[in-house]
Parts: sequence; C-alpha cells; structure tokens
Amino acid sequence: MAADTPQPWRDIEGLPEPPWRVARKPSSRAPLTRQAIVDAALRVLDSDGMDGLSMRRVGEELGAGAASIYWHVRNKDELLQLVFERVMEEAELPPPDPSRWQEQLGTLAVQMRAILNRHRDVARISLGRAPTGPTVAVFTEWMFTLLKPVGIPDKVIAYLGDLFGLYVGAFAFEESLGGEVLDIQGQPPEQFLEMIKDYMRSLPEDRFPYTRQAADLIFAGDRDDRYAFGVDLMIRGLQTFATEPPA
Amino acid sequence: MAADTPQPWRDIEGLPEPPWRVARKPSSRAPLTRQAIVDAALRVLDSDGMDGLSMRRVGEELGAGAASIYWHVRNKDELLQLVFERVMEEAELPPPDPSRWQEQLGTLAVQMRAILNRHRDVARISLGRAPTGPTVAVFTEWMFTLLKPVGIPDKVIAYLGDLFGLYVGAFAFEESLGGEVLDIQGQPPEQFLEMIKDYMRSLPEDRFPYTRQAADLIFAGDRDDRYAFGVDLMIRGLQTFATEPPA
DNA sequence: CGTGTTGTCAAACACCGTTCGAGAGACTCG
DNA sequence: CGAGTCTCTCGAACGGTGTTTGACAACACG
Repeated sequence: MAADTPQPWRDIEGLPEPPWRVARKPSSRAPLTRQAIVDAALRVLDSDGMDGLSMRRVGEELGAGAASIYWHVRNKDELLQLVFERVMEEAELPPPDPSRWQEQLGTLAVQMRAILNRHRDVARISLGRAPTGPTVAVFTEWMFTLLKPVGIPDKVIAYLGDLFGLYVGAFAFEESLGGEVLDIQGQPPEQFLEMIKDYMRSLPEDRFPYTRQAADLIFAGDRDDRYAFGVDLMIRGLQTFATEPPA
Repeated sequence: MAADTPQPWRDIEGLPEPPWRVARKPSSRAPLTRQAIVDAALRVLDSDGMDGLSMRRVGEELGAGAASIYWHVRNKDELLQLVFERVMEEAELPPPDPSRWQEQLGTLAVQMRAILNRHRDVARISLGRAPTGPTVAVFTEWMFTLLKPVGIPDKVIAYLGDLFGLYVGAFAFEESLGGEVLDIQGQPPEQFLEMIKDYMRSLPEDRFPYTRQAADLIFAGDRDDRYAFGVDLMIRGLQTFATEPPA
C-alpha cells in the first residue's frame, strides 16, 4: 500500500458512520448500576423464576453483556442476597401494641408469607439467609417492643426472630416448589397424593390403625390452614413464656 | 448407629411396596442397580458434598458412564429423592410412651437433626421433600400412638408431622450452609458477625434501645441451644392442646 | 438361527457461572 | 493540549452441568 500517496478523498474524518456499523445505540440503555442490576434480576425472577435467573439473562434484560454485571457485583450469590434484601423491605410493620401481641404476630407472619409468595421463587433465596441491613434492626426493635411488656424473656425474643424467619422461609419455599418434587412419576401432584392416601388405607389394620384412619386428615387442609397452624403453635408456645395475662 | 437394637414396631419387612416405587424390573444379574446407584450417590455426597454430586461423578464412582444412570433413574431429582429416603430410614423410633411424650418428641427431634448432619448436605435435599414410602407410615403411626392418648386432637397430630419435618429440615439446612452465605464480604463469618453486632450497638439510642441492648443476646448461644429452643417452643404449644394433664 | 429386549455408554446439545484481556470513554495532571 | 489513569463494558473462552440420542453389545426366547 502506498501510504504516502496523498488521498484526500480517502479521509474519513468527520464522516458519519454507516448505520449498520454503529457499535451500539449510544444512550438508549440506562446506566448500569447496582440498583439497576438488582431491579433487572428481580424482574427476571418474577417472570422466569429461579431456574430462568442466569447472569446472561439478567444481562440481556439490561441490554448488556453478562460479564458486565461482575463489575458491580461479586458473584451470583451476592446478587441473590441483594434481591432478597430488597424484597424484604416491602414488609410493613404496624405500631407494636403489646395488648394484641398474638394478633400482630400472626398478621406479620401472614404478611411475610405473602411477600415471599408475591415474588416468584424469592423464598428459595431466603432460606439460610437473613437480612443484614437496617431492616433487621427495625424488626428486632419491633419484636422487643411488642413482646417485652408481656413478660417474655429477652432470650426468647432474641431467638424468636430466627425461628420465625426459618418457619416462614421454609414454608414459603415448600410452596414455591408447588409439588414439583412430588411428581416423581409422570403423574400430576394430586393424583400422586391420591395414590399415597390409597397406599395408607391399604396398610395392615392391626399395625397401622391410626394411619389408616387419618390418611385423609394428613393431606387435608389447604396451605393457608396448615400455615396458620404452625404460626398458632408457635404463638401458643410463646404464650407459656408470658407473665402478664393475655388481655 | 445400633442397627441390632430390636425395633419390631419399626419393621417394614413384608409391608407392600407402594405402587409408585416398584422397580422397573428385577434385573437378573447386572452390576448396575437402583440400589447400587443410590449407594454410590450417597457415598459421593458424604465425601464431596452437594456441589460435588454430579451424575458424571456418580457414574465414575460406579465405574460406569453417566448416561447409564438414566436407564435406572428418571433424572437427578429422582436420585436425590431416593438418597433422601434411604437416609431417613436410619431413624430409630423408641416404643411410644405417652407418659413421656414431650421427652420422646424432643429426643426424636435431636436424632433427626443428627441424621441430617451426619450425611453431608443431605439437609439440602430434604427441604420440601417428604418420605413417601413405608417410612412415612411408620412415623405417622408412631406420632398418633404417642400423642393421641394425651388428648391432642387428630388434626393437630396430622399437621404436626409436616411442621416437625419442616423445622428439622430447615434448621439442618441452615447448618449445612455453615455461614457460607454470610461472607458476602471477604471476611470470615465470625468477623462479619462482629460487624453486625457493632452496627447494632451503634444505632441511635432513642429509636433502638432494645436492639442495642440485645445485640449480644441475638447472636449468642450455640446451634444446639437455638435448636432446642425451637423444639421446646413447639412442644409447649402442643402442650396447650393436651387434655390429659402432664405426668 | 433370527428377533426382541435389556442394558451400556461416547458423543453431542444447550446451557451454566465465572475469568480474562482488550478496549472505549471520561477524568485528572503536567 | 497530550499523556496517563481510572472506570466500566463485553466477546470469547474455560471448565463444568443435566440430559438426549443413537449406536452397540449381551442375553432370552421361539
């Protein structure tokens, strides 16, 4: 190539780039921030569920490459933690009223479950995780303000947070599976359940009298009912620690 | 485990296999059986943990190819279910004695947790799963025999199994993570915990009096202590359903 | 003998989380 | 005005994953 030959017509300085070669639309994409990434991840989670939540998919949702995410977030696990904390902030705590502590605790339990169920598969993230930010402080203070006046010992209140979170998370997790673990055969869950019931009823009467009789009861009740039972049992247990008589 | 301890009520010999678990075929003389695969999977799980448990790895353990496994097992999830059920059969139930129901229930809880912790990461499998074979029948019957004489309503007993399993599983699951979720920063878990405590103590005194004071309490107590608390709370709650006075 | 049936498995498929290194763009300093 | 540095993006690649496919071997039965 004769590089030294003057070729002014070959000068491309200032010429517009042909549209088919523009690298990317300059500013159509929102800036990539931690915030935006968490938003996108939550959006993907809500629509595609946990199995659809891949780094590549989150990148796509942002109109960005998967690798870019790693500049803002250590790894997928940290991203999940952020999504979890963000969702937990949706919880609203009423002003604590010790005279109705059982009711308020029950309501909170219902609300937490609702939040975990509102965002698909968030319950799967929640397990073994706890909020670490200001949220946990607000919760703790709320619990103490509600339960200390009833006479429940500090240690019990302190441990209760864990237990409470564990139950709500585990229950919602089970729900999020939606019996998908149950179809170990090709059958739909309910049909499979019917099989188990039949199996139970077919057991020898002399050794399994109760089980035979309770086969229906064991699988009866909707999710709400069973959830409420667990919450109720915990509250009843708590009650035995209270020194102040219930209002 | 004392495998030689006589447990006639636990004997599942001669009980019919539930129809959904019948093996594909007796298989004349093959090195690869369902049984052998489950064994191998459990061996891999014990030594390499959940992350190391891949179909290829199980195949290798058997001196076979990964694809071969799919002849005997529908997919990985079914394999996990089988491993879970196998481990659950390690539980030993004492002869139910209603006069000591609280104690026996507590002991069972401790034992279940021990089993889940004995086999590395089995707790991770257990969540959202329940045994579906004869084991669940034996458990159910045991529960009823123990609790019905105390006057606890059938429905409560029926629901209790779920709740019990949920708590044990969720707790052991959390343990199996071993705080690995906590090192969202590079720090080791305990150091990170100290940070949270410091954070709590630094909160404004007027809005977070209890939290400031209870910062230590919240993270105090070893796992055993916290586990026992949850079990105790459930048993206390159960007690309120009993009509027969405690012995 | 042929013809199924049962069981094995290498190769391929379509993903995954994560790392690397080249680069673009914006800022600061001499 | 460079030159340098720092922030940020991302294509390509690495080493895995669960699962499917199709070819193939070993045996059973008529």
